[in-house]
Amino acid sequence: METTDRKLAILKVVIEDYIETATPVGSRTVSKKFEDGLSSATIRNEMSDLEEMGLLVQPHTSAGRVPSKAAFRIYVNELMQEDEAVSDDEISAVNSFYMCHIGDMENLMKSSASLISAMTKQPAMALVPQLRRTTLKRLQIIPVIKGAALVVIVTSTARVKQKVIRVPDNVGEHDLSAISHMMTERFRGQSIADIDVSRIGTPQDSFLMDTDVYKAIEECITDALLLPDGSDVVIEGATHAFSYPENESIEDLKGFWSIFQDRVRLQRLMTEALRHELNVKIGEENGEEWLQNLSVITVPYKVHGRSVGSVGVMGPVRMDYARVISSLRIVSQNLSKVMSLYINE
Amino acid sequence: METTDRKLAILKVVIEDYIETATPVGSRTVSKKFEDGLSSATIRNEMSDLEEMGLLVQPHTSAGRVPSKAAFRIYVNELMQEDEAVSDDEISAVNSFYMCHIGDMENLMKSSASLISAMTKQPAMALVPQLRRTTLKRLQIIPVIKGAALVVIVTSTARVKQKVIRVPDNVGEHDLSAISHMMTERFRGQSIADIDVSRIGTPQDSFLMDTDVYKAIEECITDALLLPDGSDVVIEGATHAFSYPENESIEDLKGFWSIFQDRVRLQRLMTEALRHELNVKIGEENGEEWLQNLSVITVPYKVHGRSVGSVGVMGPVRMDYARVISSLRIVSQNLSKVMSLYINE
DNA sequence: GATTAGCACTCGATGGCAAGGAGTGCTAAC
DNA sequence: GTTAGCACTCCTTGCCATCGAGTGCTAATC
Repeated sequence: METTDRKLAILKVVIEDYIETATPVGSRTVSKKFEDGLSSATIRNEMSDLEEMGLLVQPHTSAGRVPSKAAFRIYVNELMQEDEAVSDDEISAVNSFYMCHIGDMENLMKSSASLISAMTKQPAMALVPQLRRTTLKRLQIIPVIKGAALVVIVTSTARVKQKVIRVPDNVGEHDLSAISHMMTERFRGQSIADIDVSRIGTPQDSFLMDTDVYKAIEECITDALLLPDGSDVVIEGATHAFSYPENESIEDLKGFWSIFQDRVRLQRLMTEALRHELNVKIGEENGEEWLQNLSVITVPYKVHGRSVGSVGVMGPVRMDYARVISSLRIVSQNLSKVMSLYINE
Repeated sequence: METTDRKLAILKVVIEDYIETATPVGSRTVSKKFEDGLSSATIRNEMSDLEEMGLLVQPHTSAGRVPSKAAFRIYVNELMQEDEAVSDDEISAVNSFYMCHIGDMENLMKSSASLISAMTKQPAMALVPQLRRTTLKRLQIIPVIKGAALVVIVTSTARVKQKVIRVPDNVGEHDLSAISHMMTERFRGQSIADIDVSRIGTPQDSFLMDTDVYKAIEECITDALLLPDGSDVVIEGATHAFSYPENESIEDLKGFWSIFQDRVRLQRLMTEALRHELNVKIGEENGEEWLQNLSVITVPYKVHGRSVGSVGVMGPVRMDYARVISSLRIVSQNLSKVMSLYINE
């Protein structure tokens, strides 16, 4: 059976009503919303066809119809209108936010996720820039208490990472300051992946020989910047999950929650998003059974033309795709602009 | 009516069964659990008396009985046995954790809250030390990108706070380093509350005159260390709230969640806890209507004999008080010990 | 006099059943 | 091709009977 224009128009109305109400849509409802004066009976016939084509599903005989995942796919590809999904006021509000933003990378990502979450009323995620050539900009070791010091690392991508390390008691503040200086001088501009703390020149003072301190610093660098430990993904607005009408039981909610806490998985998901301009994965399309009933939408942001990170939204299959995609695009554009100032790769 | 020993013994059984099952307890259940061979009829008479005394409540005529909040009060004061609520294995596991712990203050608090949460299966909180004489130990300004720098503050209490500030473009890395040095020298050992950045001596170079930078640094210090913004309280294990059988509807859960997200209130709550060795607030005793149906238990930890911070648990009135209190005590003891090494006030 | 067996009673939970209604599919007329 | 009309489906709601856990009371027992 072919998909006539009218069928698609009806499908669009059904989907949009369903997005709004989260309940099965009946033929009379569609008939009323339909611009051309078509009777409910006609709509019924068409809807029956659409069901045969696998685009609509009836929960039971006498209920209305619900769009299938395939229908959402068509909606996203062909039917939805992105323009005007987000008002001009909102757009300029977002733009001006980024105009006056100041902060480090983590902060910027957090704000971006917050913005998206507020715009879409969904939990939002953001992936910190994944740069092949992240270089060390500065390394500073600050004494905290006797026996422990804080290593603060600033990268060329404006990320700040910190970690507490153990230092021998005989290493004083001055020594740490000297080490900081030396290391910064020695490794500044080098790719993080290439830094090999043990390859530093022969140290003069005995404390510089202390392999424990070196090991700790090296581990710190690795830990902080290389391992995909989920710390590269930022999540905001997870509480929106409480408001989904489709989350009827506490079990559902718990399930969603546990998925949403698995940062390593989310990070992987967000990293895959770098390949395309727009990724809309509806239900099974995610390929993983833990995402069967969820949709994930991600949009990368770019620095000097290359996708380095992404922003995204995760939620029920029934979501306002037009609005979500528009919101992500707007934030991504702003992020790309701001980021290009931060990073020169 | 007087509370005979037998009445109290029965009350204890009822409460402990209710803590375990979260369902009303019937006379037969008590009769079976009761060491002396008392028939259910006798228990019934006694339970009827206990109800008259306001210690038991019947949800409806033909249900069992549920302990009132007053009953939990008596249970906590007189009936419960703290010893053996936590096994020796667990205790030594906690002890050894603290033995090999390394990290800054925030980290230590987080771990402590995590531990408590794991032991009690409840959401747990920890209050970072509130010291009257928190002094500055070190202030370091690290350039992040052009126009922005990171202020890292280390206090005498081993807390690390950071904030990004805007700096004029003409201020370079070397300048920031100089400012850091100067400020650290000038303010080291001073109480945070007393630091007045504007009172610094006449600076030689023009950039040091830049009031914007000064203002930003001052604001940073204030923000980071003085405002009770809720950042002094650490929360872990909030997801345990999903498992409460008393949270039947999503609304309940949402309510609990929103309370638990209000860090400022929690911080206030945890600060009040410093006054007593053990605080058990059951329902209305909290004084605030938002905590009507919740219990909050807090135990302070001490440094050199003075209570400086606290750890606590928030949950439904029906909770295993003996276990929770024991767990808090154990963590508090360890925390006091470790903390005394960190802080010399 | 305290304890207990026995029994009637209460009341929520459960399940079946009928009424109501939203929505459909089909047919016949336009 | 469209639509009015109508029978049909099946979920929802409310009602009622049944069941059972648990109680309170009374009378018998220790």
